[in-house]
Amino acid sequence: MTLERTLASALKDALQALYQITIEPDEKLIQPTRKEFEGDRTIVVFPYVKLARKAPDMVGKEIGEHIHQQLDFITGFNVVKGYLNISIDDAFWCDHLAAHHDDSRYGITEERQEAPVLIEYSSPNTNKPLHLGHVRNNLLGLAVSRIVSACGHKVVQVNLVNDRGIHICKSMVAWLRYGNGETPENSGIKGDHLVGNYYVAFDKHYKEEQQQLIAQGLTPEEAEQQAPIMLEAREMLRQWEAEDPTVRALWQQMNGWVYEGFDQTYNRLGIHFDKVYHESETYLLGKSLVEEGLQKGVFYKHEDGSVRVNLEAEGLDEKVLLRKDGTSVYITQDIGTAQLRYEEFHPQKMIYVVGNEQNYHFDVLKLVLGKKLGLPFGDSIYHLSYGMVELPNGKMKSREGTVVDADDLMDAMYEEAKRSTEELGKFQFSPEEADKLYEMVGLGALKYFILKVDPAKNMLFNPEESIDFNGNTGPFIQYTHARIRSLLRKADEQQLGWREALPAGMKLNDEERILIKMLYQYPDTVLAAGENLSPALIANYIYDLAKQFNHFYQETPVMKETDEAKRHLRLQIANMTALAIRNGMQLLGIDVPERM
RNA sequence: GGUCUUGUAGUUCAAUGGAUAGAACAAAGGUUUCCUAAACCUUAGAUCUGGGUUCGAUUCCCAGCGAGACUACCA
Repeated sequence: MTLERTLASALKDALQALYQITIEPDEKLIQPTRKEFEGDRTIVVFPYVKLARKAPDMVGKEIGEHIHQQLDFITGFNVVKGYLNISIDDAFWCDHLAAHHDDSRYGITEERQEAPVLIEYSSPNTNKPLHLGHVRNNLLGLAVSRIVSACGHKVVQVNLVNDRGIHICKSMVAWLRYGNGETPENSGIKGDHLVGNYYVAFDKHYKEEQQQLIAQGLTPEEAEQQAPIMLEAREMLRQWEAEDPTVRALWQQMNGWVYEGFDQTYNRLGIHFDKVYHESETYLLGKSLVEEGLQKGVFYKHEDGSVRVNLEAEGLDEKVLLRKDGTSVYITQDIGTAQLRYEEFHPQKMIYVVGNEQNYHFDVLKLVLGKKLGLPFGDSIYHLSYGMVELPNGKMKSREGTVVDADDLMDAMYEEAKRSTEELGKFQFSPEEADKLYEMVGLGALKYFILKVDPAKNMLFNPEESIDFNGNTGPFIQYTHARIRSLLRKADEQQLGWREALPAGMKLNDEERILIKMLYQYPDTVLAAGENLSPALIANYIYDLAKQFNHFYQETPVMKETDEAKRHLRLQIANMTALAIRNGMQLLGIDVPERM
């Protein structure tokens, strides 16, 4: 039973006994006391004032007295302007520390036997390498997967790769025209970048051809349609759909290069998927469900022959579900893949990590599956929508060359970590150790920077300035962890035996109590993050914790403490802090070093 | 036009309807008798505007202004 629940229960009894009010008190109105007031937990009594027909201070005082008598771990209380501040016995906090100070799985709920939570993320196109926007997607997906898993749910991570379509054909056409047989092997270029280069080449030549046609007197629209390179790409798409063996072989080869490149990038980010779907295998799905809807009369056949759904009553538009030639559109496939996944995993929830430009699409998808088709998984779909990553000079636009490439970015972070670590020159690392550390710190900075922001918001990324290693950053937290570990190593070298049980009845100073109270909150923070699918909640919590520890260490002697029990207490607090930091960072997909 | 998201210090981010709106960066000054100064402390600085609901609003509702996305028989 948590502290909050115990207090809520006592509060309920008090309201009943004092005022004959029978209500279930809101646990949210029992919160940690702000540090400028005396006490550990605060009950907001305003909601009961009207019912009790007394002044707030009076109500606070009476409730305080009542629960003070009921609960023996309460040592006192005070009332300030309708806020009932309750002081909790140090023994309570010491018990918590004793129970968890060496708990390596602190804050992790054991997996329950229940239907899994399915999380789709990444979902790249195979015509170009990943960029900063994909990085936000991937990091969010990874972090959310780990957080949901730490909340006791089985998680299935899936990726839906868009491996077909006109954009891939563009790369293929350009490679055939201008490639001269270039491959990742003979050029040393990472596969996804190589294919991306030809996508860019396509665009360049396409523009040139358009200019020529316009010079010959065509309108811009005609030029766009009739440029030979575009006609070639269209023809190639047609051949692909007709399963032309030559086209399919080239398609397989170039996609293969891309996958090799993506795998490297995923590995570096710490990502792996339980299941990878390919659009080339799923793009025809969903037709039968659309037919079913047509039979049921929830969809209708437009006069031009396309199948549509009218969502005007729901505040949206009319949407096409099948083209007039009977072929699928994007949403047809999403209808089909949702069903496929439902049948495959029977998930309790399907989370789609997709950018906010698709908010409308997911509104439609949910309505079509749930309200229109009445499918059981319609309501289990959750679109985890995230904002764009903007650069100081505006948005990322591939055409204007203002894209930040994911691999380049990670390289730059590595170099920056290397530079500043070498500058400080604290330890002699072996080359392998150093390499691991720079990667850990560089990627830690990047991951933390992105994950500390609320997903719903657009965020600004300044490559030069925004990756700092001080302040509210990944490296600051990693550094704090490394220092605590260093402290504990020293304590172990000196064989201090600090892990042994502490004597009963220890008194805590303010610094100690603040830290234990923060540590007490950690499991609840993880659960809240899982509930809200918000890595930012954990990120900001760990930062506060790390900061608080630094302050604590500054103010309070640890190794120099002469009272053995006190010293052990403080080392136990340090150890538990390191564990919470490590576990929390792991939920964000960030590793923490033993020394840095 | 319609739908959705968003607006907090100079800047980047916080704040389940609760007390005096927190941090960090940038600026100024200070601190090394415990681990590793990538640290710690001090100072200065903000809720877009106007209504409403409430004991209480950065938070919820309405209107306006600003920013962004979507509103394809593309994916």
